[in-house]
Amino acid sequence: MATAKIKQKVKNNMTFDPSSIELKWQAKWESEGTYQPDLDAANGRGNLQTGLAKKSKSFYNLMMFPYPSAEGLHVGSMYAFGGVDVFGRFKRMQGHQVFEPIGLDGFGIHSENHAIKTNTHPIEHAERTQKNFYRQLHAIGNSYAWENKLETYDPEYYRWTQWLFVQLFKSGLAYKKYSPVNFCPSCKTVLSDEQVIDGKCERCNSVVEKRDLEQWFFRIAQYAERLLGNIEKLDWTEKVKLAQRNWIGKKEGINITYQISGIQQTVTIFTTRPDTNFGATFIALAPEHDLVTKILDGAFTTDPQIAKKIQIYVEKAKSKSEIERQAEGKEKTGVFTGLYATNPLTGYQMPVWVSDFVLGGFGTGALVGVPGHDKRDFEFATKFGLEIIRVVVGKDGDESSIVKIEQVQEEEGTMINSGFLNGLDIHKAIEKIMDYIEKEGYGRRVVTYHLRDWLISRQRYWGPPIPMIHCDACAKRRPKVLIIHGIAGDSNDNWFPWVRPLLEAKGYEVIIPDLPNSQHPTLAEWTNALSKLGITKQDNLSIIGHSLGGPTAVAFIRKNKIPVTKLILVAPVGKEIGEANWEAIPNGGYEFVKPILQRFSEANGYVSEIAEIVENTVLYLSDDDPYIPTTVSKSYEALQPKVTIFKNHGHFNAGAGILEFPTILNEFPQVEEENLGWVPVPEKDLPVKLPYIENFKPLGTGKAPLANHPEFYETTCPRCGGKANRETDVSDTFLDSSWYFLRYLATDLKEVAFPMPAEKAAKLHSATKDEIKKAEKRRAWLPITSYIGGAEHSVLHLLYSRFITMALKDMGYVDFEEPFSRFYAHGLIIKDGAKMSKSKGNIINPDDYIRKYGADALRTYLLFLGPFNQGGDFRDSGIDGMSRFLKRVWSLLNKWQMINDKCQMNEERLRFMHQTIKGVTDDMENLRFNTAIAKLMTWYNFLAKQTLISKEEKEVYLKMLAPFAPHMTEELWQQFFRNPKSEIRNPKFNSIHTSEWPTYDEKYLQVDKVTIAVQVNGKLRGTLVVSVADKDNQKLLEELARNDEHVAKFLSEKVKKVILVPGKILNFVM
RNA sequence: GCGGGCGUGGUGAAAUGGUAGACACGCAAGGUUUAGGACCUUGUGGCCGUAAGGCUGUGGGGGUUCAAGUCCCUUCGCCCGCACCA
Repeated sequence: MATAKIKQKVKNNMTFDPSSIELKWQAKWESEGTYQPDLDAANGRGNLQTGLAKKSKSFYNLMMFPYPSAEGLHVGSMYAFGGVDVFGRFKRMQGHQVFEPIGLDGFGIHSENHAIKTNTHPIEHAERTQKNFYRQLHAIGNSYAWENKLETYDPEYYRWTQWLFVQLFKSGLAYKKYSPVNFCPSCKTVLSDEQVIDGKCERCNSVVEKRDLEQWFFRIAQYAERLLGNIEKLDWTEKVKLAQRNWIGKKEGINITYQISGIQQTVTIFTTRPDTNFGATFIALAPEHDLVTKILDGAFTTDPQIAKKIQIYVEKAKSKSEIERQAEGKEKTGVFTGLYATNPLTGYQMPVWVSDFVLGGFGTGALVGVPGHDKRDFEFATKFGLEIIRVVVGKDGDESSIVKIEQVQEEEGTMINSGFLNGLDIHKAIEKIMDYIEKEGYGRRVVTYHLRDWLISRQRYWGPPIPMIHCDACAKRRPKVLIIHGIAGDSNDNWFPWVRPLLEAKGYEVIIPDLPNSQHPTLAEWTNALSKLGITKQDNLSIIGHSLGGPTAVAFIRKNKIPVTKLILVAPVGKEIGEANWEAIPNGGYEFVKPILQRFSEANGYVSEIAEIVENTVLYLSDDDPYIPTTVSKSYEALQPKVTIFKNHGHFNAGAGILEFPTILNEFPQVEEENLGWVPVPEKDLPVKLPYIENFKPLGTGKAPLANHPEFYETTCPRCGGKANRETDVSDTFLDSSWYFLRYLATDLKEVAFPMPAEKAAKLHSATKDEIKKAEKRRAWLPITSYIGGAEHSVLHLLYSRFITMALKDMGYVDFEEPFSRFYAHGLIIKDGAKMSKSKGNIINPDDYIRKYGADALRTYLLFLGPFNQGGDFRDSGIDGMSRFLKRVWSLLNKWQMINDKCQMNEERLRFMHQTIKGVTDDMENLRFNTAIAKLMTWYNFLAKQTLISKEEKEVYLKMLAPFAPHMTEELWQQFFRNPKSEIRNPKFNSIHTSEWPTYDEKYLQVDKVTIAVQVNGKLRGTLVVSVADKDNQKLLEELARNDEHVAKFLSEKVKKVILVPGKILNFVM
């Protein structure tokens, strides 16, 4: 009896009980800051290739942050996060400084819909889910830098989301415009093109409608070419790169303009196949096409019967949703307009039709029909009895006229019936006809993209209010550009006459005064003259000051206290003038200029006074300016200017041959008519807080819930102080997540958005010196070293993030174009062969499994399922097995009596260990977690057979298992490899997770015997075990093989040849 | 329709062109235990055979090669992305 009790006691002691140790270590790691890197001590940029050679490199290990749903953390997220964490832990043990942050993407329609469904207010919903998510995220034992967590709905976060919006607006990348947009009748909001899947809402699956609404857009389409070009350079999952390429959808073709017969009107179409133009027999217009509108407006006389028909058709088409238009599928419909267009190549009179199979949003919204070589055109032509002409002969050699759809020839081929193109293959024909069309002036080569501008506004409640204010009074004023000339100058000098019409074309009002007494001016005289121009504080003013116009601008701004959006100083006079080359000055030189400069030098003292009201300063200098040295930038330091030094631009004047100055135009974005009157909320007033309102539910009227709250939207214009209204739409969730990876690095910096150059941070409203310093230092963590997430974000999140980063690069906030050097798409966890969903009732709650098996078993099990990019099917029996494995490891390494310093490892054991180190390290590096675990299991099976286990084996084993099972290995590590006394000497906690990853030694990998497979005609007939020295000895091996009975049986006299693969195969060929 | 990926035991899966099925799950037999979602041993692709061993085998067909799960062609099936994109 007594023995049984003792046995029981020993057993209990040895049983692995996860729940008792997991919380303990999680708390310890957090209190010790085990996973909290010193962000200000970044040590060079991380790189996946550095490995062990370069230690302590900062490694930004990013995973896609989750949106917190009511159901709690999905086991699929746990899988993804677990894999990323294992990689991060591995990198940390390899000596990297790993930064692994986490947060919640809790703003947006998805979270709001959850709240509506559960009948809770989104704010309460967020509070509840946040608590639950953070609890779960702790429970899985990932090595998060908890101090840097963030939530997108936190005002401290969305303050900067709004700031980002304002920056885009100021750079001309945001505009508000009426256009046909996707509207989800169930979510009661607009959606971006990317959020419409098969004509249905990505979130709720409702059929999406088209509505004409005024919406905010970001000019992502302007970045199409760069977004496309950079894809080449990215170390990303190929699949995702392809999805992005397809989404950007670059197409090279030609716009051809056709004359409409009998009236003064043309129609332009886009085509990628101009080679088939000799076979063009009709034109089809989208119902939205301008020409159709003109017909309906009665712009030219048409048969009233026809006009009526068109009207009915167009109205019907517009009322159809995208999906209905597609559902009607192949059955083409259309109405003839009564008009004909002339094909300039053939003189053919092509009837002009209206049809809804033509997409308004693609190309020019019109197409030229070539029914012989496009199936859709063929269907249309046969339905309405239009002529079909063959112009290409394909591989099949069929030259007959095309009467069946199977004959429609869309592929490679040779031209016929096409005049000067006859006999050419289609590619050569395309080039030739394009050259011809351009030469004759019928058209021009163009590039089109599928990518549309990013629709950013949402008529919902749960998002960051768009930080814009609309002022009716300001809407009546155009932004002004005041150009101030220099000494002896006037409004017709230099490049001023050149730039005036160009700026006007961009929508600016340009003022170039002729200043008095320009040969011998005084500062006061000029400042007074400018003050009489009637420019007020309400004007959205930019100033270009050339030469002496520079200090004049400063004095003018100071005197009138007029806020300036952009101050562009071109070779401005400053204090540093003494270093100039005075010999070069004509008309008496220095003696003439000196008194004038003295009179203007007063303005030098004003520079710092105007810094507050000048938003942006740009300084253009030239390396060969005879009067203004490049050191003049010191005079304007207080304005934190962006300095550009040109080559050979002299004094930027006519004398230096500068009569045109294109660079300066880049400083002035096109003024959107719709944007007039929109004033961004000043930085100091951010965030525009989302107020708590009772009725937060979407209205469905095309307006957001905040539009019912005058106490929110009624405000004053920041520019003119008059009555104005706030924008009541909120921004798209994807804006929140398009920059979160930047914010993680600055969650403790209240007044700085993210790491950025010191001069940029200094421009922020009230950043402290310390924050500016940190912002500058932390840039070393960027761009992200490794990003791992779901492939479902291939086009949405990843494309938007790339765009935002590119825009920030152009604004000078970051110094890289691509945020994610490497992106890896993990697989999905399914259950019983199907995606987990609430409706199927097959949702796995990680909590249950952590409670039952522990986080270690769940983590390891999920990663053992299969390759990390493939995901897997979750099965209870599988996790059972993993739990048993960990328990076996636990009891093996927990047996005190087996751990022995004196245990001598023989060659075999050393080889096994070093081989495992090699294999596991390699697998980890390539995210092959399943095979890494398998190798650890194999080694366990080997160790379990030994009577004693060496300390080294245990240490190495625990270390390699540590990324997978962090709690259990920490417990064993602390038990065995930590002298209890050492705690007194060294109070520092030495976690296994900051210990060094084991390395292997080649010398232990050497084997003395190899097994060689003996084949006869490629079939295995036996094996030979020989010493390594003999692995190349074909003669010996052949002899040994022939002496093997089994092998000999299969060998005849006529062996043709024998192939030896040293160390592997000996193959007899007969 | 276009583009991409994948098809290997009862299951999840391994395999730089070189001994297919490592490692697990499951199952079977045996042992151990008061009991066990525990532990240990052995076996486990299929067919034939008591066994030794043989034949066969990576969706189907063909090819390249001394040698193919792996490379090429073709075909079938499944999954994902895009889609009346001119």
